[in-house]
This record gives sequence, C-alpha cells and structure tokens, in this order.
Amino acid sequence: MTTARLDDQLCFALYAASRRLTTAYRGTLTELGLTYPQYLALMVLWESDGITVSELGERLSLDSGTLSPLLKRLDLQGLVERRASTEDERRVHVHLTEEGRDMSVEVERLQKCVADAIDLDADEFVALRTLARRVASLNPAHD
Amino acid sequence: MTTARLDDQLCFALYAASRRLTTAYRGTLTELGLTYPQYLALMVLWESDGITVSELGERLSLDSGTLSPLLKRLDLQGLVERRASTEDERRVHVHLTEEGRDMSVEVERLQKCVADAIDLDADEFVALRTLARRVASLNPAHD
DNA sequence: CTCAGAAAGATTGCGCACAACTAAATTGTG
DNA sequence: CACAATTTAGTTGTGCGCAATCTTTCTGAG
Repeated sequence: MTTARLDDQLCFALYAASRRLTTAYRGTLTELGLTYPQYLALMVLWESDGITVSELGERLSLDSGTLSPLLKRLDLQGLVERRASTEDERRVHVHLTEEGRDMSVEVERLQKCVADAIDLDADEFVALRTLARRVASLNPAHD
Repeated sequence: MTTARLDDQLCFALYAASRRLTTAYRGTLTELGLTYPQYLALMVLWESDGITVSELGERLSLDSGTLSPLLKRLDLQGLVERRASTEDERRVHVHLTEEGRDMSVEVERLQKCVADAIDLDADEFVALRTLARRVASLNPAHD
C-alpha cells in the first residue's frame, strides 16, 4: 500500500509554481498598490477596455463573488470606473481611468524583470506555458 | 506601445492550471470533508507522520499563519492530533489519527481518477511536472 | 547564572476563491 | 400581454495565503 507521494503530484507542482511566481510579482505590485489578481484584471482591461464583469470573469475564470469586491477596490483606487450598460441595465461595463491605463508602463517593466528571473530557456518557457494552458482549458465535464 | 497580453504570461497559465486542477479535486474532497490544502497537508503526513508544524510548512511552502488554523480544523475533524514536543516545548508535532491514516485509501482512488481526466500523455505529464517544479524551486533571492 | 536575542507557533487582519443566495433586469413562451 | 425562467451582479460566509505582531520557550554570550 504505497501512498502516492506529494512530489509525484502534478497538482502540487502547479500549485507551488503558481504561488512562487505570484511571490515574484508581489514586491513591486505592492509598491504599485496592487494585488496579483488586481494586476490580472488590469491586464485584461488593457487588452479590452469597457468589457462587462462577466466577460472579465470568463477571461480569468473568476465569478462575481471574487470580481465584484475586487473591482470595487480598483474603483476606490481610481484605476477603473463601473458603469451600468444603457441597453441592458443588468450589465456593468468596466472602464480604465487615465491612471489605470498609465499603470501598464510600470507593469511591463516588472514582467520583463520576472521573466529574466525565471531560470528557464525560451523553449522550456514556451513548453511550460503551452502545457499549463492545456491543463487550464480542460473540460469541466469530467469533475 | 504593445502591452504584453495576458495569454503570453506564464504566471497566468500556471495560476489558471493550478486552479483548474484544484477544481478537479474539489468535488470528491468535499464529500470527504476536506479542502485542497488540507488534503496536501495530509499527503505530507502520510509520508512523514509526527513532523512539526514548521517542517510541514517547509514542505508545502506555507507558514504558521496558514497552517495553525488549518491544523486546528483537521484536529477538530479528528484526523490529526497536535502534541507539544517534550524536548522543546515550542515545537508542535502533528500526528495522524487512525481516521486520518485511513483516508489515504479513498484519496488514492481520487488521484488516479484526476490523472486519467488530464488530457496529457505520459511524456507531457512528466515534462509539465518537471518544469513546474523548476519554477517552484526558484531562488527567492531575486524577488 | 543572567538576560538579550532567536526560534516556534498562534493570532489578527486583509484580499482573494468559491459556494450559496439575493435582487433586479431581461427573455421567451403561452 | 403576462409571467415564469434566465441572466447579471452583488452579498454573505468559509477557508486559505500572507504580512505583521505576539507569546512562549530556548540558546548563547558574558
């Protein structure tokens, strides 16, 4: 009866790697007044400003239970504004403010910095990202 | 001024993959009355019963701020017991109960089930795990 | 032996994740 | 049109992660 070891588990390797990378971002993000999930939300908005809360949630695989308070905090910081849609009052569009848009500059620097600190060559980086995306996009039907 | 896209980011791929796998475990773990981090802690204890809180923390990269309440809940569930060390009263050893030990059987089944649901062949599985471990073990000095 | 410093674990506080639920607006069907 | 079902966000509650702080215990220099 050999119990599978922790280090054999893919789930733990991914869990540990994800937390490790988040930590690499934490210092600079904290200086910018951001958390890691807030940074992810801003990244989506830099690509597609003005999307709705549920579109943002689909992009990040997060629900309104996570995003509503997160967006409220970004709003209080003056980085985004939330406006109810005129055609469908249920929907809330999230718009970047000037300040929120400007923040991409400093974050871009941080991304390069973290990428350099990761001890992977280009091929390994791409392989890891590709395989991780495969796992991330697994069909939820099998759960 | 092209801002790096979310999908180019390794950190997001790992974050999404980790959450996706955790979700794969959630259903069955919930039936067993466990959370995913509690399951990880038990895995360590199945390998090395009786270790201290800080040894457990080193293994999982978690501190007492996370582990103390987590272990208290496992204790309340009757899965572990915590006993202060006799040589050094600061240290707390965590011991599995009979019930905590028995739980490995059902969890082992779950692990096989999740491994099958992952759409990766053996080579890809090993490659992803290996690269993720590399990232997880990055030197914290560069943060 | 003494007492400053270190070490181990617990506690507090904040922000996610996620489930469960609520309120409000919209859609679709009879 | 009426109204049940659906959709969209927000709210509540629980359990992490992590920083900061505290208490207790131990260690080591003098």
